[in-house]
Order: sequence, then C-alpha cells, then structure tokens
Amino acid sequence: MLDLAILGLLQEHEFHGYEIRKRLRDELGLFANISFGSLYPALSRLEAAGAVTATESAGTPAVSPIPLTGSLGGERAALRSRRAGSTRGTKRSRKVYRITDQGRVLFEELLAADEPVGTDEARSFSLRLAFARHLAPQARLALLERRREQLARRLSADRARAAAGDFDSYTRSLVEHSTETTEHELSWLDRLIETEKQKQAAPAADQIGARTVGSAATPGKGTES
Amino acid sequence: MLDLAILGLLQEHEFHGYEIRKRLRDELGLFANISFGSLYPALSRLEAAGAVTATESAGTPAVSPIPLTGSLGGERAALRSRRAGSTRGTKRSRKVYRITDQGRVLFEELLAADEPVGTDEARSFSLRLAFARHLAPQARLALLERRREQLARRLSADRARAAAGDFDSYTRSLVEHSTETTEHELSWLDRLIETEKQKQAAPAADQIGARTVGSAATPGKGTES
DNA sequence: CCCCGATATATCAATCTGATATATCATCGG
DNA sequence: CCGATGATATATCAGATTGATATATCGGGG
Repeated sequence: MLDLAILGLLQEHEFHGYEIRKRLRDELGLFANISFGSLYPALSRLEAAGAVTATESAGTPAVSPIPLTGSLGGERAALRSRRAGSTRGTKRSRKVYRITDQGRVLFEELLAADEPVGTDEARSFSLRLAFARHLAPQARLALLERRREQLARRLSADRARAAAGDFDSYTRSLVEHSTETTEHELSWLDRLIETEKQKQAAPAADQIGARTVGSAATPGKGTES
Repeated sequence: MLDLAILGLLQEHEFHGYEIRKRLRDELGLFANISFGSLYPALSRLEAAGAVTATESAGTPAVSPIPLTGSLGGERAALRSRRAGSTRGTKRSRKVYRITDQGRVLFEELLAADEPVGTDEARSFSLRLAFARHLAPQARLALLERRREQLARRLSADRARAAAGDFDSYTRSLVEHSTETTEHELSWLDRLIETEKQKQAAPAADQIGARTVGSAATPGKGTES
C-alpha cells in the first residue's frame, strides 16, 4: 500500500521521508497521518529492493514552502556528508529519495495489479485512481470496473443484511446508510466509467503517447514481465 | 477493536470462535473477513484478562443452522471432554466463550470511551453505534457528536484540498466524491442526533431502565446474566 | 536564555491480515 | 465402500501498520 503511494509521489519529484509524509497527508488525504513506523521501514524496503536510491543531503533550503511544480532537475549537489562545513541553511541532514528505473517498473506492476494493494479495498482503489493518469486507458477502465464489481458485491451484502432485519434502530440506520453510500459511490463510478469510455471512443489525438501501463497494445518493449 | 466486537456479541449469547467470525461477517458486515490470526489471539487476550471464560465443549448439534433468536439459555450440558463417548453429533471439540462480569465492565468502558477503539475511526464509530443500545442516552448522544466533529474536520480538509486544486481529473473527481460522501454522512448523522434529542426530551416512560452505560443515574445491579 | 514547536529520522510493542497447517465431519459421485 | 471436496474448527507465522517514544537540530517568543 504505502509502497505504491511513495513510488507514485516520487514519480515526478524527489523527496525526503518527512516531506513524503506531509504530501501524502495534505494532498491525497488518503493517509490521515502515516506513522513513521511504517514510512521509514517502507523506504528502507524500497531501497533494499532497488526501487529507490537514498542520498544523504545537507539540504538546499527554501525548498520547504511547497514549490510543487518546481523544476530542480538534477541538483544532488549537496552530500556534504553529515556535519561537514554546514554552508548555513543546513536544516538537518536528510535522506532524499529518488525513484529508479526498477522502481518505475515496480510502480507500474503495483498500479496495474488485479488484487488490492494492502488491506483496504477502498483505499487501494482511491490510491490507484489518484495515479490513474499513469495507466493505459484500457487498464484504467479495468480498474474502474474491478471497483464496480466490489461495490456491487457489497451492495448485495448490505441489502441481504437489510432484508434479514432483526436489528435495533441504530443498527438498522447504520445498514441503511451504508446501503445508500454504496449506491452513491456506484453511481459515481458509473459516471466515471461512462466518461472514460467516451474518452476512449473519441480519437482525442493529443497525448496518446503519454507514459502508460498495462496495455497489451503498448508499442515496443512491453516491459511488464 | 476486535475486543469490543467480541464482547458485544457475547453480551446476549455464548459462542465459539468460528461462529463469532461468522456472526461478525454476516450480521454487522463491519468485518468483511476477520482473520483467525486476529480472532483467536483476541479471544486468548480476553480470556487472560478475565473478560471471558472458555469452556471446552463437545458441542450440542443442531445449533449450526443459525437459530439467531433462539433461546438455548443455560445449556452447557455438553463438556464430555474431547473424544469421550461421542454421543453422535459431536461435530468437533469447540471452545465456547462466555462473557464474565469483568468482561461486561470492560465492554462498557470500551463502548463509552472517548478515543476511537482501534485504528479506523469510521469502523470504530459504526461498531459503537451497533451497540449503542447498551449506552445511556447521554453517552449515546456524546458518541454521535464526537463522530460529528470528526466528519466536520474531514469536510474542511476535503474542501481545503478541493480549493487547492492542482489535480488531474481523476484525483479531482476523487476529492469531489469524498466531499459529497462526507456531506451525506454528516446530514445522516444530524438526523440521528435530532431523533436522539427528541427521544430524550420526550419522557417515553417505557424501557428507561434498560441496560445502560456511562450514566451516573443507572439504577442498581442490572445483571441480566 | 530557555522552552516550545517544527523538522527529521529511527525503533518498539501491540495488533491485524493473509497464508498455512492440522483435524474432524458430511455429502456426493463412482 | 472409497475418495474428493468443502464446511467446520483451532492454531501459528511472517509481514505490515499504528501509536508511542527517543533522539537531535533549528527558529522564534517570552
């Protein structure tokens, strides 16, 4: 779960641990407050797997106030070890993580996989949808429809429970609300699917060659072994 | 989390592990599929804490097909040890769990506590609401209003995210849907709160002495064991 | 000057999931 | 009668996550 989120964040930018946490919290909102006890082990995991590289940095100040679309392409000029000269502005030695080619492959696998990544189906879907722009139109549609099936299953389960109906008023209200929420999400998803199909039916012409994943029709390589 | 769910189930019935799992899955629906790796340790935990007692049973057949509202009050007549005579119908030696007075106290504490029980706020609230009938009207209202505050916080966070708006269409749709869902739940909660307040304003006269928790006004004993 | 809050990394116990192992019993087909 | 399958039933393990705690640096307010 976290692995996918981290790799997704690192797609277009390099970050250090503490800031990854902030981004995940403030931007996506999917992870209310990731624990450092999961974040740092996840980063170690990814580093051990060769998906990211860590660079000890004495940290280029003025980056903190959220530049977002900033360029800062290849400047790994820091690396004064720790506690070297301290050019002033050395907030504190940080580990800056950058995604590798291997990491991009892993990202694509995690993103396009059939099974939910991690323990929570809803979270898994939301996370993947947040990165859906990295998926091939085909895989994107598949993602939406897998989620649709999940919700349909949940809806029948909810309805079955509602029909059984040996509940007190609180539990009944809970089941009813759950049913409504599922219906609401289902209709939202249907709209998304409809939009997606129209988008694919139309030639659209622009940005077809964008970085995509999971389509058997991808030209050349097809690295997703 | 699981502790509260188990104790809640055992309030009005005794069960063995496997069936607790089924009940939690089929009735509440809050736990899609509890792992045995959490269920059995939880039962051991509760037993060690003196909240439940375990009785090795050779198991009274014909209980399996979901009697639900069945009486079967005090028949712990089994207990032929394991593999004794086997009166036929001895499914398999099971451990039947029964809640203790200490367990009821623990249940009330967990149910009325301010902090979410376990890791998931939504789940924690749903679980507590499902057992809200065991709460004093006062504590019940407090539960609803604590949840209301959570949702209000989430709503502002969602709106802040939506306002920032540097998203692609998928993420934007996600944020919008999340906002709508939160609003929907908020209005549901407001209705619940309103109903609850009216219920408390009206004398109602009947079932005031029901088992309640967290009210300093609860009358004596109340042991319906 | 000192404490506080933000930044930054790290580790620990407790818990939960998913997988796996073991064993009994019922049912259905051959 | 036998074997496969699936439901019942308990147990344990590795891996992931949370919440708490520890450590350390830095800027600002009182």
